Amino acid sequence: MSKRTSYERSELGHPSTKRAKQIDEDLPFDRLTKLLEAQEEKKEVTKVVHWFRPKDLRIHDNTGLHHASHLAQSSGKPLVCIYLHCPAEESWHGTSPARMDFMIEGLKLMQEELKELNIPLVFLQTEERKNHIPTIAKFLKDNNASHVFANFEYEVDEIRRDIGLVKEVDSNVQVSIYHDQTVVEPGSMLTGSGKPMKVFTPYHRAWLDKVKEEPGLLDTQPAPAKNAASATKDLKSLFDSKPPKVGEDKQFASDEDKKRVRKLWPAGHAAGLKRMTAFISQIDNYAATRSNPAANSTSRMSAYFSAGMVSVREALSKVREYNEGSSDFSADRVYSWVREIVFRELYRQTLMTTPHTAMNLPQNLKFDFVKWEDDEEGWEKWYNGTTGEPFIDAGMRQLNREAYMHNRLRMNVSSYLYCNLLLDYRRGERYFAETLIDWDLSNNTQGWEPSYTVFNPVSQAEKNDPDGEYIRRWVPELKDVKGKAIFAPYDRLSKEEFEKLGYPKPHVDWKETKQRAIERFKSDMRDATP
DNA sequence: AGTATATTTTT
DNA sequence: AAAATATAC
Repeated sequence: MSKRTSYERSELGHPSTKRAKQIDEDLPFDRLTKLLEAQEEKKEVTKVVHWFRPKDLRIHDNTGLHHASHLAQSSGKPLVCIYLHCPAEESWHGTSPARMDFMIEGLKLMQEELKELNIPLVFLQTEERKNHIPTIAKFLKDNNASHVFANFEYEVDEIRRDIGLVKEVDSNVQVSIYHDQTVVEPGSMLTGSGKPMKVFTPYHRAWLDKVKEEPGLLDTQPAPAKNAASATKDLKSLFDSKPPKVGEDKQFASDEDKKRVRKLWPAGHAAGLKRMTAFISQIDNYAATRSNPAANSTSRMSAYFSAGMVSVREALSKVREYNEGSSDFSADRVYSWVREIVFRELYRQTLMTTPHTAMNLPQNLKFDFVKWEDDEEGWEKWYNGTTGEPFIDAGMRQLNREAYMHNRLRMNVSSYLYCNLLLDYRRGERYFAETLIDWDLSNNTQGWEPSYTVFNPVSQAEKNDPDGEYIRRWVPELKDVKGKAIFAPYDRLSKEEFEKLGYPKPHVDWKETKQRAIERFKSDMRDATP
């Protein structure tokens, strides 16, 4: 995997906490909704366009695409699909080479699937972020489009981009944007006082009740209907659009990397669905084994959900089939996995209703007042997996190798970075973005949300990797260490035995640095007035 | 979700 | 003495 030696502070810029609160008060999403509703209905249909975004790369059960197809069919006009690629945008977000490749491979497959339906998928490209809307607007104008469809993205920049789109095309093109990423609409789950829920437990309970009551939320939409055969001639030039070129900073470090990652993560809807089906056949084991990273019993569906190659509705409708047709997901054998999906649903609601979480600021703004350490050696050891803490190093090495990390390890390596090394949590968050194949802003930022809880990597490993199998798999220096010494070799082996391993001694003392973190958080946050 | 310590129950 | 449970942070 590609390696960076440092992360520039400039990459981690963010507005003041005061400004963040103002943005939260006047939600960009509400502004967008108002603008969409204020549009005049355009009766005459000339051409219908669906704009795919990086989170809905599928033609099956795609809400916006489905409505676009419906309008095209009912008016007898063709449907045209577009995807806008912008290398600067990918660099800005920190998309990993693995994820970039995954998306492009997925887009190629989609272009073929759509071609079978006489629907072109046109790749537009722009070098600069500020040209997104002019590029889209020009395409709509040049192609005499009357309607453009898409699915909502809830990140603040993306919402502002869509506001720009509606304003730019004004009365020439009607814009329709749909909720598509979740089962339950973000922003719709409210507490007794009418505020959006932000705490998991009550949200989870309410979500389960809602889906049980309204099983139709899991129903899926078909792929779009075929364009008339004449479209292949009339729109000929749109059919030979070439897939976008990947920027220099998004190339795999080697061909070997590319091969390995592609094998682990085959792109596209069919591959994702196949994986989901295989997972359901062993979902009974999930609850008992999900926290054991050596068991490899998780679904590994995250990459498909983050790129939208499989919709969460479709995945859950498969779970419903397995659950004897019931959308009551409190049943033992499906409860635990569905619960993870509910986290994802809440994270989208929180992203939409707390937009500052998409601006490099913690949800709890007080944590922005913490003075972080500047330990470059610790940083390099962290991302290379050479901290001397076996469970942490194993996790980071899996990440660097597979563009993926078991969630148990994600929790541990993040705690270790910002509590024990006391490095700015945003650097780790950014490293995840630049390395993971399944990166998703809301999951990642909310997974990295700082807290006072300091994970103990030794007890975590003893509990979740009791045989040390995961550590042995990823840290070969330790593969012959017997018994419980594997969890803390520096403390549990003799000096001679330890030195023979060629494994680093711990960069920091866990207990001391835990105290340091708690004291630092307390003192720096005491007088914080975000 | 955690960790840590005290207290009770089990073997 | 170890394991399970309760409580605080």
